[in-house]
Amino acid sequence: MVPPPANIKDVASRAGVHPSTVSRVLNPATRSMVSDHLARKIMRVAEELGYRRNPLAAGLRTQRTHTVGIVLPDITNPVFPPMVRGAEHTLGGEGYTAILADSGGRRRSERTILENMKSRRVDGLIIAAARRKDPIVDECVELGIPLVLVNRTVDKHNVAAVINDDELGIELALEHLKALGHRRVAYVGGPQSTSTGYVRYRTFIRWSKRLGLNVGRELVVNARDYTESAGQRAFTRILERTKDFTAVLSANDLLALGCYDGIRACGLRCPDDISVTGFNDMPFVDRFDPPLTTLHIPLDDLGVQAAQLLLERIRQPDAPVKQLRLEPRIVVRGSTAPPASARREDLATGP
Amino acid sequence: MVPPPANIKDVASRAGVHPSTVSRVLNPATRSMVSDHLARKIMRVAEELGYRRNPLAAGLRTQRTHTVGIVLPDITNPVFPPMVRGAEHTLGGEGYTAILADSGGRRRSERTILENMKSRRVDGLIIAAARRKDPIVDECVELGIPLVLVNRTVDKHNVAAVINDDELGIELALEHLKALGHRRVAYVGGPQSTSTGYVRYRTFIRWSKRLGLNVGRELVVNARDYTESAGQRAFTRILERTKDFTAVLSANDLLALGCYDGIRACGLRCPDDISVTGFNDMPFVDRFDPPLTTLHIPLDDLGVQAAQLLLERIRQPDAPVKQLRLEPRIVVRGSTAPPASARREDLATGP
DNA sequence: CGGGTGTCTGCAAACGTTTGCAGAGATTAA
DNA sequence: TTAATCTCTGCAAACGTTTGCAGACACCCG
Repeated sequence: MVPPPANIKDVASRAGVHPSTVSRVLNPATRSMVSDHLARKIMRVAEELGYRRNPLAAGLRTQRTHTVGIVLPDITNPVFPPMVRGAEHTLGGEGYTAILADSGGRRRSERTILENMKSRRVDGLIIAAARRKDPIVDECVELGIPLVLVNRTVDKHNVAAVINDDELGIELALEHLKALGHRRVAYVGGPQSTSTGYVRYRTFIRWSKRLGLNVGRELVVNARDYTESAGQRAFTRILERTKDFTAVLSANDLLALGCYDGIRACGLRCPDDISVTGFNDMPFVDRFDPPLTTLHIPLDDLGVQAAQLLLERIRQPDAPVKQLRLEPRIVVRGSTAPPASARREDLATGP
Repeated sequence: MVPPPANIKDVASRAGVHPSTVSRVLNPATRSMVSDHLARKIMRVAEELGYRRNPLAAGLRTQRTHTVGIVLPDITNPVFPPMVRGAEHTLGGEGYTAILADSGGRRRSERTILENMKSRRVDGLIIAAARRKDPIVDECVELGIPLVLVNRTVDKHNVAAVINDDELGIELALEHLKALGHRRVAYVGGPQSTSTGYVRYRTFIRWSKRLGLNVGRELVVNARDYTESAGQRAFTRILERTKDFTAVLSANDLLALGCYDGIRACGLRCPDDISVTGFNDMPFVDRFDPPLTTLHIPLDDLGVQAAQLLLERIRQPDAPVKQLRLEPRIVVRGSTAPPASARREDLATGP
C-alpha cells in the first residue's frame, strides 16, 4: 500500500544515467566529476522521487556509518542531559546520528555497550563515564576508534578529552569559604577511581594547606559514588569523628545534597551551623533549600565541544590529541554564610 | 596494525562450511536447520574468532535494523531522563539499540528527525513529543512505522501509547486542595496543543464544578509551554486579574516552579499565602523550597512499558493497538497547606 | 532393489551503495 | 591529420549478510 522509498537505481533509470553517476552527484566530494548539466538534472529527479540515500548500504560499503555512540553512567544525573543535548545537537548538524547508552555505572554493561557500539560500527565514541584506569578506553585507543572523553578523563594522556578545570574549581570554593571566615573545612569527596574525584581530593588537600586552613585527616571522607546517599553517609562519618568544623566542601552537587540530608538528620542547619558547597551547578540547584553555592560549568558547552573534538578526530585521526579544559566559576548562593563565630564577632563589633 | 574483525566468511572457511550454514547457526530461528554436531563446531569457531555479526549488512538484507528511535522535546526536562533510561534499558535487553534525538520542540527539527530516522530504517519509534494533531505521527502510521507514544498522545485513537491518567491526577489534586479548605483555586495549564495540556485543563474545569469550587474564567490561564518562565507569566496574568484565590493547581511541575517565582516576585509566600500543586513528581522536587506537592507518576515505568509495547508492535504489527494508562498518586509535601482563613478558624476553635 | 521421504548443506542472488578502472568522445597540440 | 590529453560517464566488483531453492545423502518401507 505504501510505495517503497526510491533508491539510487530508480533515480538513475529515471534520469537515464548509471547509478554510479547519481552517487557521484549526490556526494559533495565527487560532485565535480560530473558535468553541471547532468548534475542538475539528476538532482532534480532525485528531488522529485524523494530519494534519500540508505546509510546502511553506504556504511556497508564505506565503513563509515555517520553514527556516534554516547555512553553515560546515569542519564538520570542532571549533569548529563545538558551535555547530551549539546553533543547530539552539534552532531546532528553535521549529519551524524547519536546512539545513546546508559551503563548504570556497571562495568559489565560497559563492556556489552562497547561490544554493541563496535558491531554497529560507530564512527566514534563520546564517553562520559570514564574511570582513571579504564579498560574500555584502552581498548578503544588500541582499536583506533575515535574517542573523546567528557567530564572525566583517564590517567594516561593519549586520549582526547574535554573536562573542566577541577583544580581551579576547588581553589575558588576554598577561597570563598576562607573569605567568609571559615577556618576548619571538611571535605566530602567523590570516588577516587574517577579523575574528578581524584583531582578534586588532591587539590583540596594541597590548597587548604596553602591557605593555612586546618584540615586533619578526620575532616576528609571520600564517598563511594556520586550520589546523595553516599554523600550523606560520608558526611555522617565525618560528624561521628568530630564536630569541630563550620563548612563542608563537597566534590559534587549530589554529594552536597547528601550533606544537606546529613545536616538536617542531626538537627543542624545549613548555612547557620554548617556551610555547604557543591560542584557542577546542575539544573535546579538554585531552587533547593537552601540554594546551593557551587561551581558553575557550562554543561551544554561541554557536550558541544566534545562533539566538535570528536568530529575533528574522525576526520583527521592522526592529528595530535587535544585536551580542552573549561574554567568553572563560583556561584554564591544561600548554602554558604560566615561561620557562627564570625557572625558573633560581627555583632560584637557592630553598632 | 589491528586485525579487521572476523566476518561470516572467515568463520565459514575456518569451520569448513558455507557461509549460509554459519548464518543459520547464528540465527536462533534457523538454528534447528543444521545438525547439532556442525552447529556446535561452528559456534566454537565463531567464538574463537570473536565473530560479531555486522548489523548493517544484516539490516540491509533483512530490512530490520534492530534500532529504535527515541524523540524528545527536551531532554533537559527532568521528566524525560528516567523515561529514556527505562526505555533504553529494556530495548537493550532485547538486542535493540536506541537512537536519540532532541527536537527542542521545534516542528522543523521534528521533520528532519523523522526524515533521518526513516532513512536509518529504524524498526520503530518512541515519541514523547507528540502534539494532539501531529503530522509526524500521522506520517508514521501511514507509512506503517511501528510507533508508541509516551507521556502525551494524539487525538486520533489509532496509535499505541502509554500515558498517565491525567483526569485522575487532576481530581486527586483538586480533592486534596478542597480537603485542605481551599474554595477558590486558580489553574495554570499547559499548551492546549498537547494532550496533557488539553485533558488536564478540561478535567480541571469539569471537576472543580463538580466539587462545588468557584472557578471563574479569570482564575484560569493556559501557558504556552511547559516551562518555568511560561508558568510565571501565566501566574502573573491571573494575579493581575484577581487576588481572590488561595491555591493554584498547575498542570506540570515546571509550571509550578514558575508559580513559585510569581508568588515570590510579588512578595507573597507559598504555602502561607498561596498553595501550589504540580504534576509529574520529577526528580528533586522534594528538595525545592518549599517541597512540591505533586502527582507522582512512575517515570521509569513509563519508559519501560513504552519499550515493551513497541517491541510487541514490531513483532506483530497487525495486533490491535493498545493504550496503557498508568495511575498517578498524590504526594503531599510542603507547598500545600490550609488557606489562611481556615487557619484562623482553627485558631478560633482551638484551645 | 527402487522409489519415496526427510534431513541437512551449498549455491547464488539480493539488499543499496561506492569507487577503481577503463572506454568514449571531445579538445588540443604538433 | 594524427596522436596525445582531458573530461565525462559507465562497468562491475565489493561491503557482509540472509534465504529460496535445489542437490546430496541417508533412511525406511514395500
